Amino acid sequence: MDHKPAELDPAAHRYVWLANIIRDAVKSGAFREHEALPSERDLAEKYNVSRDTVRKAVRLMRERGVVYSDHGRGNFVSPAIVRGMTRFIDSFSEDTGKRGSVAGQTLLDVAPTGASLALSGLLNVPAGHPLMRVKRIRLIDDAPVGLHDAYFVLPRDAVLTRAQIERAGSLYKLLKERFAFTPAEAVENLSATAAEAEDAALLGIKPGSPLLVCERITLSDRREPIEYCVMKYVPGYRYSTRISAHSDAD
Amino acid sequence: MDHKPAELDPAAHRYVWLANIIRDAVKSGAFREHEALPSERDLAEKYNVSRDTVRKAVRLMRERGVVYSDHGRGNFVSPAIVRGMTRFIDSFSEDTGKRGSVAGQTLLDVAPTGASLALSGLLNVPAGHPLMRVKRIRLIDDAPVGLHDAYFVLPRDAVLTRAQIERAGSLYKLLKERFAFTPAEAVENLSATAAEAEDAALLGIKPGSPLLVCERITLSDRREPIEYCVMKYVPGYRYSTRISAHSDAD
DNA sequence: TAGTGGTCTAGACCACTCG
DNA sequence: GAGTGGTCTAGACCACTAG
Repeated sequence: MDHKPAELDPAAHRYVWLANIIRDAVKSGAFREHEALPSERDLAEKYNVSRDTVRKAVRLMRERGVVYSDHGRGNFVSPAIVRGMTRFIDSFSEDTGKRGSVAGQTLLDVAPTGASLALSGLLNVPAGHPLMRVKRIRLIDDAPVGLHDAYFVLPRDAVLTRAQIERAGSLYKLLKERFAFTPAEAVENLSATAAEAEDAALLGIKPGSPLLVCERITLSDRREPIEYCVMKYVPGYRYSTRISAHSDAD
Repeated sequence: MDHKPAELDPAAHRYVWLANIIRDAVKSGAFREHEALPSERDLAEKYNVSRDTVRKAVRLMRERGVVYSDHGRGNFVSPAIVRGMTRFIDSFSEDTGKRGSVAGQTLLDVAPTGASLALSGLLNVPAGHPLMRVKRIRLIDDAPVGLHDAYFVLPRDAVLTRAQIERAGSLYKLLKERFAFTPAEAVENLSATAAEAEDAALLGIKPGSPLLVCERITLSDRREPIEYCVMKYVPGYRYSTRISAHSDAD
């Protein structure tokens, strides 16, 4: 990660800066669970920002699970159980930002290929469109925990050989630099299945063992499909999510 | 659902009202995929609102997956594949708002109980604290697809008998009315497991068959745990999520 | 009634994109 | 350079909560 030294960089957007200040205060234990933050008007005065900027900061912290708001009462510190569950985004960023440099994976296959009929429908490209297939095993403490089978969409006239990939070192850096591979959003679909012979052999488990299956379609910043990936995980592996009930007055 | 007749109620908050107008325009096909919306300044003028209100409406539509924004370029209509994936919230609201009145479930057990050591930790109550256990089978087209085993937190001095519950008809209505049961957020944890004998019998599958396991802790509007639920689903059942990569300048 | 968060306004400037 | 979304300001009023 390209971590800046100063987390409280005042040059950043002021609401992000303020949100980080308060987040760190909460993290350091300056507030008890369910304790009220200073009012938004007080915070605005204290930090010399407008109340609207305070509200943006509060909204950000709410999305991070750090605080919750009660109309007419105040903003309150979420209990640790909720604060700890901000992993809901990590499962994605870990697999996008950090991946490629992740310790704990074995590459099984990296090769250019063409879109099958099924993949062309999922990825919204014509059949035969150039794709890059990446198949690998994910390891935790050197033990296999999951299989990834990914297909990346390449530009129509793209040429990408295995040799180029091996020369580049990191596939994801290569994709980002050459093809502006910029994941912005993803749709995931989870279910359970029984391990087939090949999967079982790779994961070191018995055929028929239960597996957690996670299918993912990744979208670019312009919301075009750029990756389809099937991930199969052994029991014990856990996938966490946080969902909120914002009923938007439909 | 308590659906109001007028979706475009101008008495609602103006940004919600505006968001619904645009959402309906998109739904009706007035825009092509990836087509730009009018600029925020134009929308503000056209609908006689401030630009900030337009921005609130755009943000809401972005969260709904209806549009995406590109700095310096405009706001654009998301492709149908993304718009269709707004199910990410439905999996929750279907199980909270609609549940109890859901066609397709068989109640196995409804009974007051006390918190075990494990449950007391998860639900942040002392051991022995009164809980309500609800165990049931979920059906789709009369075929069993999943098992739910839920524990609800009751007030310290609550007394709730099975007779009361059966008299009330809907358990969830009863919980809401008597104990202000107001789910606001939930943390879910997914994994795979093999069906045990009892589960297999209830679901009509073979022991050892793979099951999708979803554990959930539901939090009230004040972010106190109010429910713990384990759900086990047969293969074929799918759980969908949408995740975004908002990297908040950590 | 006083204090809180939620909405709304009307402006300003910045950061980005594209012809 | 013109146009766009993103941020920020300084106010106003509304809706809700509590003593």
